[in-house]
Amino acid sequence: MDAIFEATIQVLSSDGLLRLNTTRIARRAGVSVGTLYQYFPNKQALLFAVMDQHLAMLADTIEKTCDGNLGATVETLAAAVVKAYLQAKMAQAEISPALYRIASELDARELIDSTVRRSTRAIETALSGASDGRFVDTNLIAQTLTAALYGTVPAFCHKVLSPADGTEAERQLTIMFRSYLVAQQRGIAEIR
Amino acid sequence: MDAIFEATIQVLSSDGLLRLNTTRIARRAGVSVGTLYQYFPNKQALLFAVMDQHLAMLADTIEKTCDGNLGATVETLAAAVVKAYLQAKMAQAEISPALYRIASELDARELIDSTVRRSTRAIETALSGASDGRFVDTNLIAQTLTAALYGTVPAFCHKVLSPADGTEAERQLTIMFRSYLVAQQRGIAEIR
Amino acid sequence: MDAIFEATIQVLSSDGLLRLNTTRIARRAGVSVGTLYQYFPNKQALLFAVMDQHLAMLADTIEKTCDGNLGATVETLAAAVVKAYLQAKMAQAEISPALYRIASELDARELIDSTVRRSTRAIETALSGASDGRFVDTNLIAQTLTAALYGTVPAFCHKVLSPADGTEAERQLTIMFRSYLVAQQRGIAEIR
Amino acid sequence: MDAIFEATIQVLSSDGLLRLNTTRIARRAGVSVGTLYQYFPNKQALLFAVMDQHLAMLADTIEKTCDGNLGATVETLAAAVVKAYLQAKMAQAEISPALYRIASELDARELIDSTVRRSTRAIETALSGASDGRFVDTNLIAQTLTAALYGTVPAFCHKVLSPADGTEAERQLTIMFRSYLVAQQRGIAEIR
DNA sequence: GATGAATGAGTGTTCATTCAT
DNA sequence: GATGAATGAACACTCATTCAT
Repeated sequence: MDAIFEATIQVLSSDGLLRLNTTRIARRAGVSVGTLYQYFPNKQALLFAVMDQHLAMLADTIEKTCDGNLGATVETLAAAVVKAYLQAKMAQAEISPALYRIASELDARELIDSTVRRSTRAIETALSGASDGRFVDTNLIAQTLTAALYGTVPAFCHKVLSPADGTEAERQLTIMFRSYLVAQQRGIAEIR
Repeated sequence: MDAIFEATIQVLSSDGLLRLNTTRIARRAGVSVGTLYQYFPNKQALLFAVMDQHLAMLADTIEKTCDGNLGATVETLAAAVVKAYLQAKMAQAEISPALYRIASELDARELIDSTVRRSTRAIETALSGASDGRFVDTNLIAQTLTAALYGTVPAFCHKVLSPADGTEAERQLTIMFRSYLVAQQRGIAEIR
Repeated sequence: MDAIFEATIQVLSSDGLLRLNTTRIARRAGVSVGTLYQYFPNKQALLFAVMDQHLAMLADTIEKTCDGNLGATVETLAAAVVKAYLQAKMAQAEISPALYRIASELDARELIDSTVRRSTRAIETALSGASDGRFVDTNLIAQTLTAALYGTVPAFCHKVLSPADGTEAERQLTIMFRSYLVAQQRGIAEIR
Repeated sequence: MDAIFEATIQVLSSDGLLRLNTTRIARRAGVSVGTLYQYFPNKQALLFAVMDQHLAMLADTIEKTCDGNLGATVETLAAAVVKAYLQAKMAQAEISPALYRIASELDARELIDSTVRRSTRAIETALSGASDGRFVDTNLIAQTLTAALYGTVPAFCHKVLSPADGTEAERQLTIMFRSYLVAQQRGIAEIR
C-alpha cells in the first residue's frame, strides 16, 4: 500500500510520465496489478492520492510555520516560511519534480487550488497578526507570496536540490520576500 | 504547417493532453496524418517544436526588453521586464497553460534550461549596465529574478489571464522585484 | 448453498450476464468467494447446477402431468401439458429469462437435450396411452410438441410473464396443440 | 469488412461465446485489431451488426412470402411461411445457433422485438387478405404463429439442420400451423 | 470449514507510425 | 507531395481462482 505510493514515485522519477503504467508500478512495488486495483479504483485515483499526500504535507508545513510565528515581525515570518517550505521540498527532493509531471495529467486543478488557498489563508493570518505588520491589502500580499513561493521554488528546482544551492536559494528568496513586505509597509507609511 | 502548430494548441486546449493524438491534430489542421509526418518525424518532435516556438518568443521578449533598457535604473528595468513578460504571456493566454501540460510529456528540460539561461544572461547584462547598479553577485540575482518570473507567473496563471488581475499581478511583481533589487544594492552599501 | 443459487439468479437478473462474477455472487449470498469455491469447483459448475435445477423442475412438471393424464383424451392431455408448463415457467418468472442468458455461456447442450428427451419420452408415453389416441409416428409428434412447447413459450416470454397475457398464451397454445393432434389422428383415419 | 462479419460467425461457431474476442476475430478475418476498430466502434457494435443482418434477412423472407401469398388460402399461406422460414434458416445453418448465443450478450431485445413485430405485421396482413380467411382476432393469431415459428425452429435446431430432418420438421410445423388456423376459422363458424 | 487478499492471464480499446496508392 | 487504411504494441482494467491465515 505504502509500497505502491513509493513505487509510483520511483517509476515516475526513473522512467518518466510516459512509461508510468499500472503494471510497472505494481511490479516495482513487488505486487501484482490486481493488488494495486484492490487499493485504488483506477490509475487516476492513485496519482491523485500521491499528489494529495504531497500537497497536504506542504500546506501543513506552511500552516504550522505561520501558526508558530504569530506575533513575530514580518521579516522573521518571511524567513521562517521560506526556510520551512524549502526544507519540506528538499526532504522529498525526488518526489517533487515527479509530481509536477503528474499534476497536469488529470484534474489536479482543484487539489492545487485548495492547497494554495490553505497556504494563502495561513500566511494572511500570520501577516495580520505580525508585531510590526500593517498592510493595505493583506490578502493580495499573501496571494503574491504564495504564488512566488509555490512557483519560484520548482522553477529553481534542479538548483535547489543540492544542499549548497538550496542555502543560496533560501537566502535570495528570503531577501526578496522580506524586502517586498517591507516595501508594502513603507507603502502604507507613504500613503499616510 | 503553421496550421499544424495551430491545431496542436487547439486540440490541447479543447480536448486535453489525453486526447492529444496525431490523428486529431491532423484532422483539426485540415490535413492527413501522412502529411503531418512529412513535416515532423514524430509526435515528440512536433510537441517539441511547439514548445520551442513559445519559449523562444518569451526569451526574445525578455532579451529585447533588457536590450532596450541598458543604462536605465534597476527600478525601471524591473518594471519593464515584468510588464513585457506578462504581456507576452497574456498575448498567448490560451496557449500557455496548454504548453505547461506538454512540457512534462517529453524531455523539455534542455529546452527550458536554454530559455532560462538566455533570459538570465540578458537580465544579468542589463543589471550590470544599469545606471544605478552595483551588485555583489549579479548572476545569482539574475537567476533569482528569472526563476521568480518564470515560476510565479504560471502559479498566478488563472488569475493573471483576466486583464484586471493581470494588472494587479504586474503591480505586485514589480514591487517585489524592485524592492529585491534595491535591497541587494543597499546590501552592498552596508557591506562597505 | 441455496443462498448461492439464489444469489446467482439475483445477480444475473439485476446486473446482467456481463457483471455476473463469482465475487458478486458470493457477496450477494453473504459469504466469501472462498466458501463459494468450497461448494462448486468453478464458476461453470455453479451455473451448470443452477441450470440443471431449473430444467429438471420443468421436466418433472411435464412428467408428472403426463403421468397424471394417462388414459385421458389427447385434447385433455394437450391442455394439461400447456397449462402445467406455463405455470411452472411463471412461477419462476424472474429466473427464466436469466437462465436463457446462461444457457449459451457454457455447454448446456447436453443438459438441455436430456431435459428435452425426458419431456419427449413422457409426452410420447402419454400419447400412446391416450384413450382416443392412435398416431402413425408418436415419437415424431412428441418431439414436435416438445419443441413447440420449449421454444414458443420463451419466444412469448415478455408477454407471458403478465398473468393476463399468460392466460391468452395458454389458450392459443392449447388450441394449436389440440388441433395439431386431432389433425394427426384424422391423418390416420384418412390413410385407412 | 465482410471478412470481419464472416470471421465473427466462424469464431463464434468454432470457439464459442467465451473465446469470442476481438483479437481472435481480427486474426481469423486476416486483419489486425486496429482495422477491426476502424469499421466498428466497439465489440458490441460488431455483434449487433451481425445480429441485425441475420434478423433483417429473416424478417425480409417472411414479408416477401406473405406479400407473395396475398389472396391465397390460409393453408397455402401456412405452408409457404414455414417453408420459407426454414429455408432461410438452413441457408445460414452455421450462423444461426451462433447468433442465439450472441443475442443475450447485450441488448438485442429491441432488435429482436422489431424483427418479430415486422413478421407479425406481415403475417397479420396476409391472414386478413386470405381468400378463405375470417378470424376473430387476427393480430393475436399472427403473434402466436410468429412466436411458434421463431421459437420452435431454434428449439428444433440441431435436428432441422440436416436436410432429411428439415423436411420432416417442415411437414410437422405445416400441419400444426394449418390445423391451428383451420381450428380458428371453425371457431368463428361455431360461434355463429 | 471459512475467509478475502493476492494473483496474473486475458480483454477491449487506443494511437503513433508506415506505406501502397 | 498527399493520403488514410492498416498495423500491432501497449495500456487500463477485470475476474476466476488459489491459499495462507
